[in-house]
Amino acid sequence: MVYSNILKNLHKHISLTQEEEEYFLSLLKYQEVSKKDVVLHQGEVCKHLYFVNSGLLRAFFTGQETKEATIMFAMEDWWITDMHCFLQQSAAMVSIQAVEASTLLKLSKHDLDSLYSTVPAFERFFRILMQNAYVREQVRVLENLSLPAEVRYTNFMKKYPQIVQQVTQKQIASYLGITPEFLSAIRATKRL
Amino acid sequence: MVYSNILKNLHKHISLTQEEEEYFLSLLKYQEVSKKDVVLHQGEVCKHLYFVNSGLLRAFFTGQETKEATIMFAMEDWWITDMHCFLQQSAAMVSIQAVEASTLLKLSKHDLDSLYSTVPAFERFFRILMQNAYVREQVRVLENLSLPAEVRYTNFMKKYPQIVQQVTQKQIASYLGITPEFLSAIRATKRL
DNA sequence: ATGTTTTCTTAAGATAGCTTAAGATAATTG
DNA sequence: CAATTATCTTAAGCTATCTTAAGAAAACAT
Repeated sequence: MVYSNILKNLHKHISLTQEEEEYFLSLLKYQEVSKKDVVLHQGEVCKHLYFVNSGLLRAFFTGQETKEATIMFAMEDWWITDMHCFLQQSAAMVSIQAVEASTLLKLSKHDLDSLYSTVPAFERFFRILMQNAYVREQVRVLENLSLPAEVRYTNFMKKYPQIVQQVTQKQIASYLGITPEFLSAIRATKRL
Repeated sequence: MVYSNILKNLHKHISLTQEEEEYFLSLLKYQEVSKKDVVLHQGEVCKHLYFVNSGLLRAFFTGQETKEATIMFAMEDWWITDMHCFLQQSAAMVSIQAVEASTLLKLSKHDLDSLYSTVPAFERFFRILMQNAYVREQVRVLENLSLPAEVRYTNFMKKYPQIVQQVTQKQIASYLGITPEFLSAIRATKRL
């Protein structure tokens, strides 16, 4: 059933009573998206936190001159949103798009808040989620500041081998902060 | 008294009973550090989460060839640690050093865990703390990927005007991911 | 299937940011 | 306060990464 993945995800960190579980599930909305569908457009208010039930999403920023920067990938079993703008219910800094056909479960800010007050275990659950997200970003900042592009690419492949198979090199390049041409050159040297 | 800052910090997000508050305070250790003292050495196990009661700390990574990357600054009223290594109780990826004479309140992983189980409100408190930290890092990644050094410097000055006064340009440069020479050049153009 | 669009590769020329080095300021130490 | 050490600035030459462009390969659409 549609909820088995998200329940398994919850149970990694917290356990719930039958009622609590049902209340949580009642707040979720289910959404199917096709490849390339945009679930959040940069500039529009970010209303939901998304759980990726299946498929793969990508958050990216588009600046002047259409240079895209990929902020994050979210594969099956990950959570994704523009966290800043979701929390403030303000205009999104990034767009979120389906890399491939995906199924999502989404939660509004309002419903998340009532979840916190009704079922305190969710404070713990999201504390751990935020903690992991913070650690990931902190390590990413460290790598971006201290490692050359080639090593960052190697690390990325080690960390997310599945993602490498599913996304274009253009997208990987924009995640690493380099151009697709330069990524191509890096790959060419590794092939020798 | 030594605890007024940290209590004010807590009360921004949660309220506690007298007993809970006392229990929390009983877990804290107080530490005074002089300018340049290192409270956490890269490679050594990261045992504490630090609250900056007064002063200013800096977390930095030292790679090969002594290039330093500043991962974060933590001024008065901020929390800082090598979060990944604190949570895993593993070897720190970064060092944490006092930029100026500072007073700290620190909490061990063990005590934080017992705090979570004894006083659930702390799940909420740290959920919010982690959330804010995650958002800050995500925005930083976005800026690093999409903005030129000059704009990043301007943004940094706007966001942390106090820090700019207290740290060297070398440290700001290593936070922005550029050399001190290049930062100096950027500043020169703004002076015209 | 065939044509159309996007992606990937390659390569040449351009540039942001790096390295080195040396002098000028400022901060620290004895 | 003189001496030492660290920081900041300036400038020249250098390198990693970018830009542009054009062909090859793959993906997508009709």
